[in-house]
Amino acid sequence: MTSVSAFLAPEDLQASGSGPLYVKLQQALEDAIHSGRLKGGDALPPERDLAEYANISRVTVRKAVDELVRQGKLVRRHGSGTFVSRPMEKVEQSLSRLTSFTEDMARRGLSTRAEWLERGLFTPSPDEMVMLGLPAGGMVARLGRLRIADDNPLAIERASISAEFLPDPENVHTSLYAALEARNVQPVRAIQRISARTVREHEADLLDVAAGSAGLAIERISYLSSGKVVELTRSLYRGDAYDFVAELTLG
Amino acid sequence: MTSVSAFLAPEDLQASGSGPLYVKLQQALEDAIHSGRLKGGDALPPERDLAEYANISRVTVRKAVDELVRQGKLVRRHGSGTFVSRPMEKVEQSLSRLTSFTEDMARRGLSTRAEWLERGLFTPSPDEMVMLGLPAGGMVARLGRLRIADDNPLAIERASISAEFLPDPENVHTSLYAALEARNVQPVRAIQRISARTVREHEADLLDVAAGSAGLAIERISYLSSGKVVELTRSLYRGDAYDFVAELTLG
DNA sequence: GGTTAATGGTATTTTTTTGGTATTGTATTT
DNA sequence: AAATACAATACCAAAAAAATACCATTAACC
Repeated sequence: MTSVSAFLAPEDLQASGSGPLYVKLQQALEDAIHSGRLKGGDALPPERDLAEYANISRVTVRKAVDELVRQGKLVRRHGSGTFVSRPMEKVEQSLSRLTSFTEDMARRGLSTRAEWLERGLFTPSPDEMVMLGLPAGGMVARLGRLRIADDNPLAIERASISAEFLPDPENVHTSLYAALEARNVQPVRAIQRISARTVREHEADLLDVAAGSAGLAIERISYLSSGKVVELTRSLYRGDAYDFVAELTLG
Repeated sequence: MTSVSAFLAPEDLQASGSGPLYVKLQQALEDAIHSGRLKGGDALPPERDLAEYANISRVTVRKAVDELVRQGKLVRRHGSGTFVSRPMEKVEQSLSRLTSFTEDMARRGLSTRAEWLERGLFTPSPDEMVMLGLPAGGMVARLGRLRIADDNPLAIERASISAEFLPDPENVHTSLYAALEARNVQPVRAIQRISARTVREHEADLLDVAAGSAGLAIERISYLSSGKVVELTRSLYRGDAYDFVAELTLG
């Protein structure tokens, strides 16, 4: 929403004769935020646009914005823009579709990034050999990532894939599913197991929470139509920041 | 379908003056995908063709495509082309079978019983008034139970139902759904929200775990076909004793 | 099997947009 | 008249956007 008139009416500024211009603009902006016309994460129009629209100078606009930045209601980014602050909210993921984390977050307008914890080919653990049904001597590709949404660490995700399906894990840069699809590997069935457990110490470090706090553990196994196991992914989400939503249609 | 003009109209790009070029192209491509002009598996025209057609540089085209790849909507293959992903959505799923606690436990071969914690008509809390959409002066039926499997307390379950649908909670002895069905109240849709949180002290007592340990919190809201809210149920499962399993069918 | 054309991948540079700041003018208050 | 708050102008710096030029991989063709 970059158009000024979309959330600012002219009468908001010229009405009620007395009082400094910057105070009126400040109140108008506060009102737009509280009423929801400007939501968390939205970009404010450029200062120059605001100034032109309100027929006041840019410095006056800045003084109004300054105060709201001081109050923490707006955030400035040099060269980029000014944005409405967004308190850390719980994000949700729908169970009824198996989509990639990134796609899911993007749909909610959250910027996400990931830091690699582990990426490469390894000798499988006994656990992986059984779950993935690996042949003797087979290798396993491991992709460990720390998922970050809006600068808040949100989840630790560890995926194991048989090297048969992903011989070049180093080349996975974005979505695991995209990488698999590029190799024509398309799972058709998946089972998710959701449970709660306490966060261990080294995990707490990564997630920026206290050790022992509650985390949502999700284990997913996906299968090809042939029945072969493609992927085993174990994720641990921050309990205070993540909701899993399932929508059911009953008989 | 490799011809650009087949799915991209020139006005899609030059219209609506403001905004970066790459965003416009991105939206145009998204639109083409969602509208079905580009189907899953289709090859996108080469980046150079797109650039020439839109009169923008190839890097700008790439930036638009980059974002869609990041969202998982497109897949790149070096030296080959860029393709529309076959989305892994369209999930028909068997989540409904997960809703019945008793059935779920029976499948695991566990005998279950319940102890009543609370059962009766009450003046609704503000929370309940909002979630259930109660009329002014309306009452609410509350059913609080401690679920026990094989002599181990497993979950605390608290249900709130508008008295309109359940005026006689004292007569509920087994399943809530059976009681509702007996009154011809049949929810057709439900939303479950699953999260993890620490167990509070009075809850820990009931569940026979240490206070502060991890619990699986499930909130379920079910609706009639009319959209009316029937039931709001909040459950807290012992994190160490319960898994929530969902099976998904893709494609 | 090598050649080659077509495709995506990347590094570098230039231009445009955006917030940041110093200076000056103007009205209000003291 | 001095001091203060307010507002306008002009210029600076950072970031994003866009363009250019060149590299790497694939696949088709001979």
